[in-house]
Amino acid sequence: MPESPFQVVTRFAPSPTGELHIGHARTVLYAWAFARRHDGMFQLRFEDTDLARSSDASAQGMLDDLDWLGFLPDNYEPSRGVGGIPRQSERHQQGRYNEVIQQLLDAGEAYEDDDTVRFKMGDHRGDVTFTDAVYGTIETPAADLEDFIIRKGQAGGFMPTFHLAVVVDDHDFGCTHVLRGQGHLSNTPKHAALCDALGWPRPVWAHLPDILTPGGKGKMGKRDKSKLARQHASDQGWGCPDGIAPARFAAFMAKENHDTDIAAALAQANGLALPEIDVADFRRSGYLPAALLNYIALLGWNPGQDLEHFSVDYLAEHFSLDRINKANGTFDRAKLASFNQDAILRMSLDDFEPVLRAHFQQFHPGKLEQLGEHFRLFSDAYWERSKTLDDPATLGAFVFSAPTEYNAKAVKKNLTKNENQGLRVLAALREKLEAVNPWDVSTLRETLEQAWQDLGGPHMGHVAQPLRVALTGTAVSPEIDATLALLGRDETLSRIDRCLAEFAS
RNA sequence: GGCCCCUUCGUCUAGUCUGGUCUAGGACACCUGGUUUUCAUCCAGGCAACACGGGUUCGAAUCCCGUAGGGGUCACCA
Repeated sequence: MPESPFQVVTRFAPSPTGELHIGHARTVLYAWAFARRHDGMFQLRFEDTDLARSSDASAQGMLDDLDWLGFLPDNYEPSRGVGGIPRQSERHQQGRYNEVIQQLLDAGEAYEDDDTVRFKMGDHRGDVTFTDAVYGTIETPAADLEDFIIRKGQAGGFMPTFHLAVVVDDHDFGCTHVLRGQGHLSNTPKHAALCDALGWPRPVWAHLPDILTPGGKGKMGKRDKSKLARQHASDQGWGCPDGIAPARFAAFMAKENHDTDIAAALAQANGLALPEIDVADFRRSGYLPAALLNYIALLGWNPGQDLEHFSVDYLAEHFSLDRINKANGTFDRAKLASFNQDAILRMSLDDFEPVLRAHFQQFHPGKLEQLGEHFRLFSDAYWERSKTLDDPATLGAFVFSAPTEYNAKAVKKNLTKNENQGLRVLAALREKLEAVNPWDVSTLRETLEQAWQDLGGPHMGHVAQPLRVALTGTAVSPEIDATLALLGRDETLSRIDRCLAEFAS
């Protein structure tokens, strides 16, 4: 293998068997940041030695998510797409793993066992010690180390196992630092021994603490989705959703599988919100990559000061292995939401509008169309009221459809109290609004400013609150002038009429 | 169960290596008050932690031992 021009080479090596999840995202972030910090290279490769579970669709999806996060790997060639990324199945076809396995066999470091090949550990090798950049020196006595399979049997197509393939790849691709989940801590003695037997230098290993699921115990993962869906289905007696084979559904309910497509179908059919686990989930929920990354970065690493809000560029300059935490961290959606809102607030409206538009374009195209030229106004109205890019769609639901019911408390407080004071204000307002021209924010504002004084109110709320109830069915909406402008004259007047009729005594 | 790892406010954490400046700091959440046409924003204030038990020491969140709890791992999955 040629000498690498880089002092530091990191890599992200997922198996393409599902979605890119939040734990992956953090590993990528750290591996990327560490490489940047040392002017190194950040590589991607796919570990698809488990042919049955691996898929191209998954590989492509992971690449797309990586792109969204902003971490396209340095070994990516756009013209070749996902096909340009190294994958172990291809390297196997080229014979590289068998070559190494043969070398080990010839050297007496491995032996055939039925139709597999095992690597000798135990007394043959002695105690294995390695130093982890996060967890320190870890010593494993020979007695705890058993011979392990490095080449699977015929049924597996004589594929190398993950243990052999990672070591060979990390060596061949010149990886100097291996950042991965702490689940691999107990595999590392095997990898260290393999390196030693092959006479290859060992990379620096840095194992990352796990991200635990909020409220519960255990790693945050796809099971959280299936668990929630299953529980709701069981509690409310939901049946098999469309498009899912009854047998698979039954197996799912019996906890025999945890397939997320079943969980998703269940959620979709019954209006259940599944927890965000995968990067795509956070994207759909309207989190900004910058905020997600900022939050994730802190879940396991910190700069050692009271500094919490920083960019990936800051990380690229300051990230270090020795400030990675050892203890597992629990994911906190509320804090993520706060970071996201903070990021939104720090954008200018000019920056926010296109970002919100892109989100609506992808996830709420119908609403985007309905908004038409009001989109700018809509963005302005919800810019500082939203924690996510998806919030405007729900918080602003009244913009897209008239209220079907009126909140009782809001009605009492703002319409019927004091002998229908609010309703009387509303009726008077209707006259004034009918004459407003042009129907825009500033004219509406002037009109309403004048109106509350004419109608003897103590302040703007005198007219704003009855209007809010009539227009939204609740006491909450953006600035009242913007609310009216968003709705337009016809819709505003018709909703007022409907409300007056509803509560006419 | 064996082996490995971990343990500061509800959560993320600073502080631990180089004991005293820690009556333990910040952030999110929560509570209170203020600003505001509602909500949100913003501002001010508040609640809240060194897992437990022994040592060592003039002095321990910081060092040592033990206990408890949590996580991981024991595959022809990665």
